[in-house]
Amino acid sequence: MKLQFELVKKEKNTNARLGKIIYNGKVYETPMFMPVGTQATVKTLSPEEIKDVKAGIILANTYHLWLRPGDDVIKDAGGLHKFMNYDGPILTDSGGFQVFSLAKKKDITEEGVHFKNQYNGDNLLLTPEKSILIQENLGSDIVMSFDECIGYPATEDYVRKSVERTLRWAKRGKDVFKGKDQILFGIVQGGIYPEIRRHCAEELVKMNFDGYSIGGTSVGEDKKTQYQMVSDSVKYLPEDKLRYLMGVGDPIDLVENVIRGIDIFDCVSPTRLARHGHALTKYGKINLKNAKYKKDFTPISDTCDCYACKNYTKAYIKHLINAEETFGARLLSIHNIRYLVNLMEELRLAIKEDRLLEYRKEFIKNYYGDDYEK
RNA sequence: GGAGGGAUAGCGAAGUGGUCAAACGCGGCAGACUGUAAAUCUGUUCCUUCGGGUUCCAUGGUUCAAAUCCAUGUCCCUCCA
Repeated sequence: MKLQFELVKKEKNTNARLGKIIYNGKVYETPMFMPVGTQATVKTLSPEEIKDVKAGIILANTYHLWLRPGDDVIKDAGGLHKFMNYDGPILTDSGGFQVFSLAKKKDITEEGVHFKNQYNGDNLLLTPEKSILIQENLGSDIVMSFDECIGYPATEDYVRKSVERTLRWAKRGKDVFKGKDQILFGIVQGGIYPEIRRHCAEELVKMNFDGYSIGGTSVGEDKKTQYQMVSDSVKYLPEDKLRYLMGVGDPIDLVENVIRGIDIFDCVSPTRLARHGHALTKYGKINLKNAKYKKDFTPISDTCDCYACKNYTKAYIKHLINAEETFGARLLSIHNIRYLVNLMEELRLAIKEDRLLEYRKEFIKNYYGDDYEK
């Protein structure tokens, strides 16, 4: 059965929404944060730990799984859920981000994107149709259209041409998408140009996707610009469909973009920051590598209910990170994902109570102290 | 007792007359990270009142100039007895 979305409530003072995703007999509330598991694993966490931190949907990546182990392997395994032993919803990115992140190693044509296989040097061509086919083989629940994630800055002329192509790609992908037990999202691009974003959104809506993503943000632009890009995209999207802001996960960005009407987010930052020794807290990001935590025998957060905070001290986790013990990265990944999932819980509560703007003010005061520049 | 080899910054280790306050690695101290080519990358790491000052086991010497050459001493390692 396909994943379903229902809009539950709109916040009184902002564009924020409360919704629910129904999947496999379970209900997941939105707005929601989705941890990233590019290679069919949320780095360092077991599926049980993903559930323990109360994460719902997780991401996997078309490009990376296509190259290794191969979508045929995962298809033969019975699909991603079985392969990685995760029975929650899975969203797959189309490979569109790799068009951006592997910029030096690709060549974009109308047909698709030429890459070089990083493992054996083979020439690869990823097309919109191929991306959909791979995602069908992977058996994810939410499928992304193949797009070009445009970097920043980019000229208006380039963005316009790229978006037209991304729209053609979206149509091509949709035409081959079978839609059996899967739903398909279109991706709004358009760089920093409001009219192009509008055009892209409107054209995608005409194609009637199951949900809409906003792409091309958090690629180097400042925060104010990012929020504007989101606003310039969201307002043309239908209210009864999921809205996914791709790749965004800085805590303040989650708050600001929930306010602008986003339902789901994903980001590598909680797990990457964890592996690099950082912990997210109500009072800002802390670097456990810093000498001042050497004898700090208190948990990362007194109020956090995660496994790391309930059982371990900063000093211990610092020691593990310094000693390059993998358990440290695991504990911090658990904590950081739990922090973002919990932030979303708080945001949902604030939406229910129509006090999101007050929540935002309080969040900024705690997270940034007096340093935050509006 | 004899014969060799060695001692360089917190550690390991280059350097063997000037371009050496001394490569590089580790460790230390910081910073970055937003649809993961990222358990990665960057900066910094003798002292300084930023003019400069004091270094390469110790002392003495050669030289315009010494971590680098010579002498003596101290300590360490290897082999032979």
